[in-house]
Parts: sequence; structure tokens; C-alpha cells
Amino acid sequence: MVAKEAAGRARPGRTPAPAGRRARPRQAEVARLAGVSQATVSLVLSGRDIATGRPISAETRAKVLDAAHSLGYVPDPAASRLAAARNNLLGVFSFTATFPTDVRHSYYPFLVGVEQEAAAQGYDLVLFTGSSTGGAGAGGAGALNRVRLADGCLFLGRHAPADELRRLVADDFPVVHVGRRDEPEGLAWVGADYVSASREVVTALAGLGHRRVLLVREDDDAPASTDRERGFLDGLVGSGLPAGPGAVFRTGDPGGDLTADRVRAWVAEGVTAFVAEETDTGAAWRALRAAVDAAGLDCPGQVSLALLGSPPADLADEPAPMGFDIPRPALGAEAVRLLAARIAGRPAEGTLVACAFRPGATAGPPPAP
Amino acid sequence: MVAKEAAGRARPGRTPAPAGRRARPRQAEVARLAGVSQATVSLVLSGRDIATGRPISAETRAKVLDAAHSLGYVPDPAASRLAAARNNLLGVFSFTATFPTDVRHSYYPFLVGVEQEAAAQGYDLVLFTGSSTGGAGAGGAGALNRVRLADGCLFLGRHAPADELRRLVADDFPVVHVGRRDEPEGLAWVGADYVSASREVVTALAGLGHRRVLLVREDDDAPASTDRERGFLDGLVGSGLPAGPGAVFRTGDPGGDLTADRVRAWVAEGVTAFVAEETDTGAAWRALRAAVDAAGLDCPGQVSLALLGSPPADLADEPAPMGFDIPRPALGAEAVRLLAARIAGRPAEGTLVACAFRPGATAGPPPAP
DNA sequence: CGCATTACCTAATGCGCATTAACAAGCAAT
DNA sequence: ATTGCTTGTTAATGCGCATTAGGTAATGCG
Repeated sequence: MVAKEAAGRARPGRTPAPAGRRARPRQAEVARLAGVSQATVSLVLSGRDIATGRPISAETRAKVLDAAHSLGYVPDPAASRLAAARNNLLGVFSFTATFPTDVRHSYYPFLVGVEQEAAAQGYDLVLFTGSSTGGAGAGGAGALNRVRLADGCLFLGRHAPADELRRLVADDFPVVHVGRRDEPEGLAWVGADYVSASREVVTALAGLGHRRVLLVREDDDAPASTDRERGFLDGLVGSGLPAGPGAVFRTGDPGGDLTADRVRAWVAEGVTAFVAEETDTGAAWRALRAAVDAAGLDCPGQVSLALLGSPPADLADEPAPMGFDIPRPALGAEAVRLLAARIAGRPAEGTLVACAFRPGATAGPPPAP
Repeated sequence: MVAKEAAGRARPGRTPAPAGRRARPRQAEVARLAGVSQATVSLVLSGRDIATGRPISAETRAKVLDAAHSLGYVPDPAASRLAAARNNLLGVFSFTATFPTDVRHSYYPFLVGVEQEAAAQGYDLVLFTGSSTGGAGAGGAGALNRVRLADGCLFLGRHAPADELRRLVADDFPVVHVGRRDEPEGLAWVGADYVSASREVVTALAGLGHRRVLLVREDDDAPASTDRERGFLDGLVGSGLPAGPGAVFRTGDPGGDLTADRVRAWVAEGVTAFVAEETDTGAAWRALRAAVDAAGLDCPGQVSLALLGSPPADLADEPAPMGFDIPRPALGAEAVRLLAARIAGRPAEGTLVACAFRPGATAGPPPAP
């Protein structure tokens, strides 16, 4: 009961205007000062007069603008959103434990592009953090709800909760997922073209002369993994190489982990190149590198390695592996463009963005037999 | 005109309810289904019935909750905020160019504490990004305005715009600044006690036997710099050492930059220990290290170095310098506590938090003359 | 049995803004 | 003059929710 007294709003209740200086002025005050109606103020300030062909005389415009300026009027974003379903705010929600604002964070490069494009489109950004649990959940339906404060929302991460997303999509709330995603029907997304990029890497290896290539992937059926595997197999087939189930190894497969012995065995069978998928942890790549090292194999010399993605930040100073780079900033920017389209009512479907091939220094011709 | 048609809201205009499944249900729908009034729904869902001693029968409560659940009701945060001036959202605004590539993580540790404490207090977090310029600014008054979406807001950074902050404070919007700050009268803040911590470092150096100590600081009059200088000078005086203006060097001072020659000159004059202030870029510390290195001076042996703060993350693997650690997560948590108090209407003033002295490995006794 | 309590619930109102129907002029054409 | 059209402005309404001032039925008390 104390709490209600001095909340964020200057005058919560029906208390009459205070004696001294007015608190934050409303459009009504501006209107009074300018000698016009509140509706006119709204029209002028939102610039909708010209946009909607509802003209306002230059004189009136000036009066209103003067009044607003002298009173220091600023709009209430909550009220705008309530009344018009627009407040020029774009939400960004990521499903990692904490803030993706850390530079080392793998989502960071996306945000760079997101922010640029958002600014270019006249939107401000609002980041919602994923971890908090305490929130306002009256219905308990979930923390995702607060994104409705914004005009639309971007989602980052492999593990966005499908049901909550489905709900937003069903309500026709503008949502764009960064990363390909089939799950909620009708969800818009932007994704990197892992299939083509992976195919290209395999083709390059084949071009160097490799006849047996092995993919090391994690045991996780996210689209990002599936797509890479498909591109990998496509590439094998396209180059006339054997593409049986033996060409793919899942860490966690029955038969144990990725060990030096296993690598030696493969090499003995004729495998001359290894390809690892990239994930947010980079586990597959690390495991592969470790095993090859432990087996005492020289990398560009005896075996070739490639990474279907970019190396993790902490390995940035090692020689760049063959592979491809995901244009993360571009993806972020494209996501914003899609979202803006959704907000404007235009439909939007999934969009693929091409990756850039990276020759790197970890691949060469196979050793002579 | 196309735009208005399919905005974020399911049914923007006065169009009657659609034929098929209803879009996002309102309290009114819940009320209808439960056979009670909308007001009762609000009371039950907000839990305010028991809180305010306004009793609701268990039977009615159950009916309402059932209805809300079966309809999948979720509250509209914008409407909550508008009606009650509360939505359990805490804003966080930082004033560095939003996603700067090199600096960012210096605020990261704060956010860790902020997030934890916010969750503990039942708040969700919303991050506002600083750079965007395109936003809704009808009044042009500024991007800070959107923080009003939240119940209150935390501000991070040395260079928060004073006038915009003043405005929020004047409007009695709950604001807490992380970092000591005098500027807008009545602004609540939490800060680290740089004065005491810096004094302690100087005292430690004096205790090792140093008689002439020099402070290297940036040419920036933020309170964080001023406080460190004051503590530094206090420490000199307290230890009976000379504390004239010659004891402080500002990078950017007339007379040029921090060079190896200059360092040699100081050493020739009898300076045996150097102290650098910490800033978000770590520029002073970097410059000092570089100059000492270039001068060919051995660090713990010929000169002692200390850093008034923590080393930047990219230097984390070097030996830790003498200095102090700012308890950033604790500061963040304390800031949230203050902000929650402000939101609840309790007044809140500035709060200082103590830093932890760090002996480090860059300081030893001065060389024998 | 009349009146004051309590217990429980609802009608009404407004938060600040955007939108729309309606209206008031002004002016051209009939 | 009457009609029709364009231009400029306003009254009225509602977004979804919280809150306050009652209102009604059930109970207690003298």
C-alpha cells in the first residue's frame, strides 16, 4: 500500500494537478497551450497528417510544435503501444543464460548487424534477457510475453521454446527467428545456407584429391546440423565419392568417443580429410583437433581438416581452418529487414543467406600412398 | 495505409471479433467465461485481493484461474504499465556506443549482478541500446525516453547525458546510476569507493619504501577519475610523501604523450613507482606499460606499477598488477536493490561499496639507489 | 425486527495516445 | 443559390488493465 503511492508515474491516482510545476506534460497540455485539440497534437507530432492525406495548416503545425517544445513534451511509449500497436521498438530475445552483450559471445556478431539495420530503419532496440524467472507471469504462460512491449521481436538461439513461439506466431505478433527453423508453422526466419556452403567445402577437398572424407558432428538434430550434413553428403555424391553412413561420425555414437586410436584407424582405412561441424561451443572441432594431435598426425601434411563454420573466438589466433564464414552481421541485418516487413503487414518467409568460402591453411593434397 | 492493417495487435481497428479462434484473450473474455466481472479477474490475477485485504471467495478465485488458464490468458505489458504504472520490468541503459567491439565487456560483470538480483526481486530485465538515432522522437527530446516502458531504469557508463537524466529525475521516474555522480541533483547512484581503495594502494607502495609515486590518468573529469586522484593524493599525504601537482600526469597534458623518454626522465628524478587509473578502455594502463617496456625498465625490479582497478580482459593472462578489484557484480546487485526501493516509493541516495585490495605481482621495494 | 457489519463482487472511470466519424469553412462548378 | 469537393479541425471512442466507489446479500447485535 505504500508501494502504490510514489510509483513511476508522477500522479498515479486521480489526484488533481499539483500546485507547482507540472510533471511530464501530456498531449492534452500541449493542445491547451497551442489552442487546438489533443487530436491535432497527435496528428502533428506523429507526422501522420501528411502521411494519411489529412493535411494540417502550416500555422497550426508550428503552434503545436512550439508548444510541445516549450513544454518539453515527450510521448509515453506504453501509451503509444497500447493505442496504436506501434512504438518503434524492436525486441531481441536470446535464449542463452545471460547477456549476449559480451564480445566473446557467439551471438554478438549478429547483434552488430541487427543494431545497424535497426537504426537505419528507424527502430530502437530492446533486449530481453532470457534467464529471469521471477517476472510478472500472472498466467504463468511464460517470460516471452513481455516482448509484446515492442512492435516485434527477433529470436536468437538454437533452443527457443517452441510452444511459446507458436503462441506468438498464432497471435500474429511479428516474430523473426535468426537461424533456420521448421517448428512453428508460419514462423519467419533468416538462416545461413549451410547446405551450399558445406557442399562447397567438400568439393574443394575433393578437388585437392581427397577420396575419403569424414564428417564429425554432434549428436543434436538442430536444423543447423542437419543442413550441414546434407550439404556434406551432397558434396560427396557430386564429386563421385562414397557417401554411405560410414562417412558421418556422431560424437556420442555407440562405439565411444573421438579418440586418437579411432582417428588412426580411419586413416588406415584411407580417410585423408576430416570435416567438423561448428556449434556454439565448438565441441566437435575441438575434439577433432585434439584427436588428430594426439594421433601425432601432421595437419596439412598427413591429413586435411575443415570446419563447417568459423572457429571459436578463443582459437582465433591459430591458423584459420578451411571452411566457411557465416556472415553474421549480414544475417542480423536481414532479420531486421524481415521483421520490419512483418510489422508493416507484409508477409515474410524464410530467407537463406550465402556463406563465404574460406580456403584456410588446414587443407592440402592428400599424402602420396 | 497498408501498414495499419496487420500490425502487431491482432485486431487493430474496431473490426468485430473474427469468426474462428479468438486471438489473444483479454481479461474481459476470461471474465465472461468465468461468469464474473473484468474487475474481479484483474483482482484475482494480480493477487491484489489478498494483498489489499479485498477478499475474494476461494470458489471465485478458482473459476477465474481456470478460465484464464483454459483460455491461455497472458497480460499485455503495455496496458499494465499504462494503467498501473507497473509491469515488473527493469530497464538497463548503457552509454557506450552500443555494441562496441573492444570495450563492452567492461560492463558485463555489472550485468551479471544486475540480472541475478533482478530475478531475485521478481523483475524482468530490458536492455536499451544506446546508439540508435532513428527512434520515435516526436519531441526530439531524446532516445532516453523509451526507458519509461519499464518501471525504472539503471544507467551504466561515464557519459550519461546530464540533461536527459535530469529530466527523468525531475519527472520522478525511478532511476539509479551505476557509478558515483553529482550532476543531476537527487539522482540515486551506487559507486565504488575509489578514494579509499586508491589511498590504500598508495599506502601499500609507501609501505614498500617508495618515496616518489606518480599517477597517470586520462584527461577526463569523470567522478571516477577525480575520486581516484583524490585518494591517490590523500594516500601520499597520509604517508608523508610529496603530493604536489607534479605527482599527477594527464595523458594529453601539454608537453606530449607518455613516452619511454619521459618515463626515463621521471625515474632519473627519483620516481620509483607508477600508478595508472583504470578506465573502460584501459588506455592509461596500456600506455604506462608500453612506455615502461620501451624504456627497458624491469617491472617489479626497477620500477613498481599499480593499477587503480582491474586490468582489461585481454590482459587477464599477464601477471596481476597491484591494485584493487571493483566488486562489479555486487555493485550491480546493489543498484537493483536501490532501484527497487525507488520504485516502491522509498527514497534512495548514493551508496558506496568498498573495493578489494589486490597485492599483485607488479610492485616490490624500490631499487637501492 | 431494525440496523450495522462484514464478505464479496461489479459498474464506472481513467491511464495517454491514435484513430475515425463528423463537422466547419472555403471555393468551384452547376 | 444549391450542390459538390477540398481542406482543416475536433469530439468521441477505445486499446487492456487497475482501481475506487459503491452495491447486494448474508450475518451479527441489541
